Amino acid sequence: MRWKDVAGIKKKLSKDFFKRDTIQVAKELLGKIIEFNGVKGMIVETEAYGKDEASHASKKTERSKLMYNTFGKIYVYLVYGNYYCLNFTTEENAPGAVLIRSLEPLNGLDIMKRRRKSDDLTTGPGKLCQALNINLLVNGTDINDKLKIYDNDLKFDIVKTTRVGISKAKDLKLRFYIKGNDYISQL
DNA sequence: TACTGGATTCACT
DNA sequence: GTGAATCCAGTAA
Repeated sequence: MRWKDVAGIKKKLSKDFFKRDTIQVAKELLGKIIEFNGVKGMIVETEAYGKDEASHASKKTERSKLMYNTFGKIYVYLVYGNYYCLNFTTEENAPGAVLIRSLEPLNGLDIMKRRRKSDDLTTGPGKLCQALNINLLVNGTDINDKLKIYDNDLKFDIVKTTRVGISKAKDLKLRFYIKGNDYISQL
């Protein structure tokens, strides 16, 4: 399969996909395709957040309650006053979410370049939200409502898993990566 | 009501 | 490698 074919996949990911264990969801989201207003990218880096000190879910607040009450919903928040981060809530009976850290751009590259004012489009959580024009307007909405996620039958090997310490918090987060360009050239 | 600091990015050295 | 930008959620009072 060529990467152009991947961009054309129309099989939507079911909400139940997010009902499961956060780490499992974070792993399996790799290779899935996000579309927002016609702009598309393949997920190549994710980060799993459960109920721990490094996560918003460490305390149930107005902002983080989405992580407690829901799965398969979009959780967007502002960091450092400048950038949004895109997450999907997970697990039916426990708080959790998966942060999307990096995408491989597939469609709408010109639009992304214009929004980013750069050729570095989606290689960070803040960057990809800027490229896709994701903001608080989609916070709390169901997946496949405004923002769509497409499934595929492709199997990806996780090329790297890192445990990441978050500043003051002692807890470590799990990040998962697949190779973007290398994989796309092999499809 | 006021203060603190952050799941980031970018410019500059 | 370092520091600034920027603003809102969370917390303390």
